[in-house]
Amino acid sequence: MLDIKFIREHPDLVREGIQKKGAADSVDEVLRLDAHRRELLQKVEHLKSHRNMVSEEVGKLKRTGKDAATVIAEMETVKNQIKSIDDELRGVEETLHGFMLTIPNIPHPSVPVGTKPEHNQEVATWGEPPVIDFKPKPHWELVEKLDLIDFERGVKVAGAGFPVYKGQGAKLQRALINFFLDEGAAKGYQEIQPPLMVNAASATGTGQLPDKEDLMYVATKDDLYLIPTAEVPVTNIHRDEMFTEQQLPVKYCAYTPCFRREAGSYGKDVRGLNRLHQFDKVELVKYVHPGVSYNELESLREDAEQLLKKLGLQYRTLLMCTGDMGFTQSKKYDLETWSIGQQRWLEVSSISNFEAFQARRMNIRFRPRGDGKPEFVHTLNGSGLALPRVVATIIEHYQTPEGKVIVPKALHKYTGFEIIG
RNA sequence: GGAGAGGUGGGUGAGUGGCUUAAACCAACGGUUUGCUAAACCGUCGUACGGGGUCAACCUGUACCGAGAGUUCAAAUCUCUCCCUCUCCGCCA
Repeated sequence: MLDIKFIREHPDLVREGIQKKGAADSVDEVLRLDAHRRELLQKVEHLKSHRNMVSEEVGKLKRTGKDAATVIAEMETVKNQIKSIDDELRGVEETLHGFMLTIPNIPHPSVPVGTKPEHNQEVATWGEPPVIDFKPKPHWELVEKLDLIDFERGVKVAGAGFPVYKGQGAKLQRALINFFLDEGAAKGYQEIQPPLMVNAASATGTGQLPDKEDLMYVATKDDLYLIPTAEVPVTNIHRDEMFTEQQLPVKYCAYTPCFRREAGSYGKDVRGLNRLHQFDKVELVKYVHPGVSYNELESLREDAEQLLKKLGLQYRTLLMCTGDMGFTQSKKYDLETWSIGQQRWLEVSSISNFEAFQARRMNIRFRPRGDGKPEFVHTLNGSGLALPRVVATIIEHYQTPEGKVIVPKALHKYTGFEIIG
């Protein structure tokens, strides 16, 4: 949610931002409702002020034993007026709030404007594809042959998109989780194990509700949502809280499974590990001072890139264009690894600055040093990293002509084996 | 699932109809003292949304004591509904 004052004072900037994102523009409705709201507010507050004065007088009269009946009778109309204006005001505020929730976060000036993949800017590349003299296989062939993942039995147990990891496959997965968490801890992120289901208030805070409910699995009997990412529970940890300035930045890392309905996906996108309904991810979350959030975004990006470097995986970093950004983000990078078996880039991390957009929804503030008023923090998050595509890339990148897989050195102490197969 | 207790400011926690913009303490902030740190002492210290303004470090209005509705001239305080938390019992990894 944006600041209503900001919209009021800079409607054109907001319109421009909405347009860049290609979202629906409800600035006019917001401005109209906001004006109406303030008009009613002034009226009713004036009446209430009058009521308070009279009430005080009544108290005095009664204490001195005098009759207050006439004054009380006069208040009858005031009382009714207040009630009717208050009712109208509530209606206006509800409508206004509804429109406010539809206005997306506006993009940072450094974000390229566009709607197509070619409008994304490549800002960093690292590594090279492995030099091999055989035709590389896609990971779904390798994992089946090596008996690392059983997709078919996953279908039987739950459905498509719910793989069963087995033996060295399961161990590789666990090794990556531990590796990511340890690396995060070394960078000052406190490890968190959050709830895997959240209530509606939390899902609204990070922006999944009200309009992205279809992305999530819902436990309707209990009004709970399976988390689509650890971002949801971890960012909501501090909902309705106030930090001191010296507490910032607060940095968390959390491993969780993630659950996504992914309705409408098809084709090569869903082949193998490319897109799943349940997958594992380690998420990095920061709450920071607004003045440094873009520096923190860069360091978050470096923290995520570092993981790929240590695994020896080729990657590129894209600064996502306005059209490819989500509703809540003001700037976003994607990290993609090169899948040698599929000859395509796979997104393994998404790193975003939300500025105060989520914090305002969640009411997360800090009290500045000195006697300043509370301000909203800026929130950021980034995957560090999403497992399935990293697993896919590792298996393809480090495959041998015999169809085995060499485990990256950084993982040896976690797997306990150096070769798969 | 059954029974009971409770939800107050950054935190702990008083307050059972008008004098509560909410005692007290802690934290925070400013100052005094000090070689430095600490301690002690003095002072300041709610938030949100409006209005006015030499637009700021100023003045002013309203609301807010879990949420909503009601009673009343007046509600943290009385009534009702809902939500949540805790304790005990039952069940259980």
